[in-house]
Amino acid sequence: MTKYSKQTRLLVAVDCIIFGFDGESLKLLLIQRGFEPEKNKWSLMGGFVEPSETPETAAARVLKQLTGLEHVYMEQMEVFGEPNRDPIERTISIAYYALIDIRKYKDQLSKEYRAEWMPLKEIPKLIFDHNSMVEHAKKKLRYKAALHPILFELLPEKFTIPQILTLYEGVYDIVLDKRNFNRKLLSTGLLVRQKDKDKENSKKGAFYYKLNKETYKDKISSFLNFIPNP
Amino acid sequence: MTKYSKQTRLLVAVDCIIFGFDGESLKLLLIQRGFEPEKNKWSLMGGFVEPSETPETAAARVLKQLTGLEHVYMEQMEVFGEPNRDPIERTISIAYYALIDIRKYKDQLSKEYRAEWMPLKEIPKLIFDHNSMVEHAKKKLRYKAALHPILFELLPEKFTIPQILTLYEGVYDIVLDKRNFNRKLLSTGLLVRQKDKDKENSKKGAFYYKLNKETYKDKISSFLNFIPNP
DNA sequence: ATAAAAATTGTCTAAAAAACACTTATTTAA
DNA sequence: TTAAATAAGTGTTTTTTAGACAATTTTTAT
Repeated sequence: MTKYSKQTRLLVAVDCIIFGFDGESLKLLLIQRGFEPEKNKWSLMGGFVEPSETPETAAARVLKQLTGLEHVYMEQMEVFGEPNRDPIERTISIAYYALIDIRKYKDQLSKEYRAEWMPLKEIPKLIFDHNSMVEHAKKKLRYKAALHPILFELLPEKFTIPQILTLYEGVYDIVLDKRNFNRKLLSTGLLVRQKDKDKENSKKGAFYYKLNKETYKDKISSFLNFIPNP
Repeated sequence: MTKYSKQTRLLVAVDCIIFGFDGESLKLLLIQRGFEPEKNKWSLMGGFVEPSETPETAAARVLKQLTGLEHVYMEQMEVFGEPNRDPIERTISIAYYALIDIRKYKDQLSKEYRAEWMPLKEIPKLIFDHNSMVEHAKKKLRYKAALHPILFELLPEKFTIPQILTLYEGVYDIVLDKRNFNRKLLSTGLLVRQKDKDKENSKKGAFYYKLNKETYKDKISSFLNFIPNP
């Protein structure tokens, strides 16, 4: 029956690096742990993989507990498995990153947890190897977004081109030429211009766009080269 | 002390998708299991992560047991965690892929295991979800090699340009224009022409090249676009 | 009416990719 | 020795894409 009886079983966790955008800057959703060990320390949201769950399911559950969100863009990133990464007991952690439009769920953040959006540029010291996870996630996000249109997952359903520009500039910490960016973006065929404008951020107002979901599904896995020399 | 006492521990394994090239076609290193369960079935090489090991260490150990090889190009791919993927007992598997020059190690394959190089186009039914792992690895290899010069890991120290061309054509199952490919390859500055020629494959003979290790380290993570519309 | 602020639009230049075919070196067979 | 066969090696033109660069439009506030 149990053919693997001599093997050691290990704790398996998931940790979620949750990126959010509020129209101005990129942020990470962090929690202040309300319990020992490492009480009051800042941390990524995580949890253990339960017997009936896939790691993906576990990550989705963890995300839902914290944010109330389901069906969010989430991708498996990397396994962190240093034997001593968790000082309490050896735990292998599968890291996921998620992309969220902050405004859409501002009031849904579970009050059970002390969760907070923190600017990506001001991340505090986190527990265990979580800072390293965040660095890896930033790198992976930059890599992926340079080639695939995933950053739209951070925006509301209707968005403007200046908003996307700000987002890309934030993710890569660069300044882009808006004329060239505009042309490149529209040439993908991903965007559909709406008739109304966003008048909140300028006098003239900027046209809203929506994603063309058909084209989006096709192009999510093709190479689009949004960023020069990524 | 044990703060996580209520959590379930799981078996954690590594499985290696080992790609090899012999100058003609891409192959995978598979083993025929010599023990139950699934005795005599074809399988990837795998093993359990031991208490003192990182998953990377475990994957390297497994690779060494099978091939005698160390310091091989190996990359973490993806976690496979379906609760029922292993019918004996729940096991989470971290999949790695490795790239090897077949000829270099032809005679080193451990006789302890019944290992065999099988053409990538004729992979038999494998145990568990190993066929799915292979598919994911093929996809990942294609993705990565389209942008980064990793396929050199499949070639001997000295190689010819026609050999590389064959390799790329094999990986992507396409025909490339040798003039354009040649120019693109040489323009990377990755190759150093040797004075001698390989006279085995043609009358005229093809110049040997070696990797410029300095340039290689710099460019392994930059985007090179070897393949049109990958 | 005018100034201010941000959105929108277009052209020209440079670089990279793609299409395309002939020449060279060598061996082998007539 | 000469000719045929084989694969390696090399250049040019065209097309496409990326990059640099500035003026105009729309609306609100003074």
